[in-house]
Amino acid sequence: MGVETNQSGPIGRPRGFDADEALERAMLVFWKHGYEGASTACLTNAMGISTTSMYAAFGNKEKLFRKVLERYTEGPSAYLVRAMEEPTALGVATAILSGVVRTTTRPAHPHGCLGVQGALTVSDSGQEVRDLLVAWRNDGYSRVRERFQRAVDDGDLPPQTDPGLLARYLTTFAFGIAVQAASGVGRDELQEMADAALRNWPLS
Amino acid sequence: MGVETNQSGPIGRPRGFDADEALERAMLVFWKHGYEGASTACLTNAMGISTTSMYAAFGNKEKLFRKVLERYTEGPSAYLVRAMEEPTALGVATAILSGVVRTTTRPAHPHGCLGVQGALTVSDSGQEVRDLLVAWRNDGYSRVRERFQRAVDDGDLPPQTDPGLLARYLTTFAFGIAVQAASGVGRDELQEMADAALRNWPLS
DNA sequence: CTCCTTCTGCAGCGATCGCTGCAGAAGTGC
DNA sequence: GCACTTCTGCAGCGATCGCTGCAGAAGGAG
Repeated sequence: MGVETNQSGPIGRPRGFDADEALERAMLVFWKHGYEGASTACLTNAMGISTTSMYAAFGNKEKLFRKVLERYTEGPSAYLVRAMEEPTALGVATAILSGVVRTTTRPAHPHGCLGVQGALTVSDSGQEVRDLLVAWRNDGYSRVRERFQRAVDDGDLPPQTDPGLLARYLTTFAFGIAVQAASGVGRDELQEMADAALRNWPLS
Repeated sequence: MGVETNQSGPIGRPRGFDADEALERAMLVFWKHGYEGASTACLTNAMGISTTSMYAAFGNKEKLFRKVLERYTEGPSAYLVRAMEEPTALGVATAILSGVVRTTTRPAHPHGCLGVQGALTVSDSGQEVRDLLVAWRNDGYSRVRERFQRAVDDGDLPPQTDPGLLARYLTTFAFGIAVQAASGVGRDELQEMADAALRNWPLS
């Protein structure tokens, strides 16, 4: 602490690459190949840096993936937080599903969801990353459930509604969309299906 | 061809293990770890045989996986064919979803669906297996769509029903259940959710 | 018994895995 | 200029990957 201006840059040799840009490239590789399917050689090649630079900047492969997952959550998957702010539960559900459909079928990005296909199954050495994504998906479910609970409390949803069941239904459908997108199913078909699914809300 | 009785056993040294039992063990390993997450060492260890015996009996890792997928289709995933024989479309949908729930949450088996988590993402060298599972999932969808088309033709479903949309909805939901099961969500909760989803049929 | 075929155990192939030691390059502070 | 810190390129670490050559074992055919 102090009044020192400290306008000088960081000490030492400056980085020869844009860490943010490198992280973006790494995200695309993990997104497409999954955690264990993306080798360090494949990653660093896409990032345009050497393995040494990658390890100096991000620690190791697992830490790089955690950074990537944060970026994914705040970037491609940010539709989730925005959807929570919709005034009605139906609005939330609609925004989530259309957000999933758009994010998992964007032409410029790998198809599917990083949080689903990043590490659905792993070898023995990848358990921690698998658990990380399990927690990531469960966290999404919890947020939706709490939002629907609030909707029940506010009278937006019928009082006998089970928010957990509704949240499980919605996230299950979202994960299913991610699998379909990863299989190459087109955006329009998925959106049409999501629309049809929400024509019955909230589940009779 | 001829009238030779040929009652003698096969020529050469007989196999020292039960190929069917070995295939079952391999299925469980692929189911849990996925195609690329299951190393040959892990597989052969579980199968109780040497790598040489595995290669002699099944060709290579990819051919072993194809054999395993066949076994999975006719075993744990056989509920699909049985469901098709239900008299009504609603019966088909109900049977499929409850079949998915039971198969993906069986305590004695890995959680989730081999056809989904077997190779949702792969490295460059695993593309063919990924494509194999994409085709496997698409085949499931096609069978359901054709069954629902028949239901429309028979008057079981309203004439304005889109069988493709309905089949896409059902398979999406099924794949989502597989992801949830792989994440540790319990059987009862998933079944309750499936029941609620089918309370609205056929999608308004 | 000898031939023939097939299967098994051992040992190890080249390639790739994630990761690191080291020396030099490229900056700042003095 | 020199000291100090950080980053980079090269080269290579031990481990594991999928897979195979080879010699011997274990059966049937004659």
